Amino acid sequence: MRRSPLKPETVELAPLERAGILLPLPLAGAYDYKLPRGVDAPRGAVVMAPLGNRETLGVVWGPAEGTVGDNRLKIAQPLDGAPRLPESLCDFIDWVADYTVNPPGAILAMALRSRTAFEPENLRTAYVKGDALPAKLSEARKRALAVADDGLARSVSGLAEDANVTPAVIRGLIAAGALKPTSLPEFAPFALPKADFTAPRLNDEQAGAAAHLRQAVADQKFSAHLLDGVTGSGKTEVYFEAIAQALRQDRQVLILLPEIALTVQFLDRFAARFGVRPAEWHSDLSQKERRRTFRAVMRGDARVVVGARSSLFLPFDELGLIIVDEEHEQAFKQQDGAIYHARDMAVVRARFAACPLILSSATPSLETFINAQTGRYSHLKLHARHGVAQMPCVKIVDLRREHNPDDVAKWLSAPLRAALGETLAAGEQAILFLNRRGYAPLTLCEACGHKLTCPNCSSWLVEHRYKKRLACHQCGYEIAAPSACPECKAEGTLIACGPGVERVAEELAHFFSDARYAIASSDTMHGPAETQGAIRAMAKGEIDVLIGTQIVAKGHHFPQLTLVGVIDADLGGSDGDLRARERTFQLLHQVSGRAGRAEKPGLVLLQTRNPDDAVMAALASGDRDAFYAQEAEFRSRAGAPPYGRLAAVIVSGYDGDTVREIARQLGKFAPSAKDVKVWGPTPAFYALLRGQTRERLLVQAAKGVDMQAYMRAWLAAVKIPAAIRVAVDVDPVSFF
DNA sequence: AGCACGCCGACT
DNA sequence: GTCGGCGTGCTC
Repeated sequence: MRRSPLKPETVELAPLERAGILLPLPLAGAYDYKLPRGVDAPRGAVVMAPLGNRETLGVVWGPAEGTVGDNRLKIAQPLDGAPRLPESLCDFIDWVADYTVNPPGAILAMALRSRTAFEPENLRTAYVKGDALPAKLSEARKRALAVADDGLARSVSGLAEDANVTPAVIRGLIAAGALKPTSLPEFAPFALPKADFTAPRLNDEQAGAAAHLRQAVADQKFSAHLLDGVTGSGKTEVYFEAIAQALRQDRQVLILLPEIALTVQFLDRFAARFGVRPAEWHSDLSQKERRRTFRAVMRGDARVVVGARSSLFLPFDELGLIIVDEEHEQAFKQQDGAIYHARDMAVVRARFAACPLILSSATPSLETFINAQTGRYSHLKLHARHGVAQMPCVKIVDLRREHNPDDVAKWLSAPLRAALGETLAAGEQAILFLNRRGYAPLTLCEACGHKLTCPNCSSWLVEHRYKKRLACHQCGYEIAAPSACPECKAEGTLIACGPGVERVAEELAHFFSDARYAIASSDTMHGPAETQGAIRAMAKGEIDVLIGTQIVAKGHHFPQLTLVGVIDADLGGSDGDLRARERTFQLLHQVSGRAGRAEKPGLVLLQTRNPDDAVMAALASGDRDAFYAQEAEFRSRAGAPPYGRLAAVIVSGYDGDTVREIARQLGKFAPSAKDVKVWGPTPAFYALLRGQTRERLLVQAAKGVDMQAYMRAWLAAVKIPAAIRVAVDVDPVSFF
């Protein structure tokens, strides 16, 4: 064989070891590469792989497939220090890929979110005391050397700061040889949380639950537990005890929080119990913080991580416990890219890691509740509220009966106004809850009936009167509020329909002109700092009424808060969405829980046009479990989850006709299978979103059906043009 | 995901 | 005549 000038390696080297390497790209599977001879590269080993004319990270995934000819294989290089993803993470990635009907490389990409994590570590130059003594010993120099006496390596600025001298002094000492350079790791290590930093104070019920969970952690095998207790019953303190146990056993802990709950408050609370803040993982970490945390998790230096859903894919190798707090929150559902539910995937991650999982909520998802009822999860209930606080009294205001055409009030019914009056007269506080930002959700022309809608989305433009603008809440499109109808050009005919929080505030000011109020919604509160400000003002009694969207629903202690008014308890309705009622219940339950936390009993008024609805009845009676039983019955009869299986296919793209054509073809080529029904295609709820047309198909199957196999077979049958995206949503939580 | 290749509009 | 727009397709 003659030596080829183009590919010398194929001739020069004898057969190298072949391996299947998974690349963090949405390719169908692993690619075969050659590895240098004699290297130990087990599954999970991280390599640099040539791809086209560039290089990418890859992970040794398994034996080579062998379908690509030997002469076409390139050589992948294991990285220095032989970094490796834990096997349990590799298994998890494979499982998630299969379950969500995604290529495994797309899931691997989520695990390699910190691309710089595998670059050689940058070392920091630091200084320790040298052998030489400077000729002149000024006071400043003496101080600096005295600090350096402890032998710890410090950076120039660190030493200058510790010794209270200018950096110039340090540089002088370095030049004189009194300080000599050495190197420090790029990042300071994470401080170790201390299991027994402070002793918990638990009531009997909490202590019982804590003991159960400690035992589960000690068993070091998979188990799942629902920690089920009303707001203020101390769930966090209980699962902190499970964390303490994991720390004592030198295991790692992952705490998943819904995006919104990732607050400074939580970190401080953790620090108060364990002495230090935990490591964090969420989307707005800087690249550097990302690299630091990723490495610390992989090396085992980070013992406890608090994170959003993506932290499930961190390279933990010694997981001893996973906690999903507020497990019912929809924020755990990842909607773009690979669609997955972090709560459900947490169960799987715990299985692969052989560790316990704690799901915590005051209003569990129906799925979790049923799993607890049937004994698949242990069910730990906490009933008692802290101190002497009582559950609030929930009353229903029937808006149909209260309706009075002569009333100038549109959103605050007579009973709610009366209650507000009493509350304010008593010097107490109220929350008015309406899950709608802005002034009015719809603007229409009185003359021609034209509704103002977004040009990019099939949604109404919401009026924001303070800003004098109309905005699309889906894509961010905004225009100045027009004075004339854009359709018929008539002047002054545009009318605001329906209330948003701003409009409720306007009406409140009309009836209670000296009440001090604030509006809390994501657009009036710019960032967590402002939200904190309003919350603090409320806590200090500087505000009488807080009018807010769901951002006021989350746990804050307002000792003077005795009234919660829900402006529209029917919002969210039951527009064909399987979980709408459950969500309404969860949200309203949470808001209601704000009232009457101290020694004062709270009153909750729910304004509704459906007073007989089971959601209202459950809230008024406080009989949550009866509501769950009824929902379970309803779902069981409908063959809906968890009694049956659902998957959605979302077809989207900028060319509406092509989207509809592909969706139609998918509908036509849906394989027929026993116990599987395919509905649609139909336009998605937002048929136009950010300029993209969206069509949906829904697969409904019996529980035993292999949904993934069905979906793969189906998608393989239709050729999808590059400009069209077809996303599979297994176990959809909403039908939007 | 990148990056190249490819086929149609406005410029040195 | 070219430079360059981004649609389509491939990467072991």
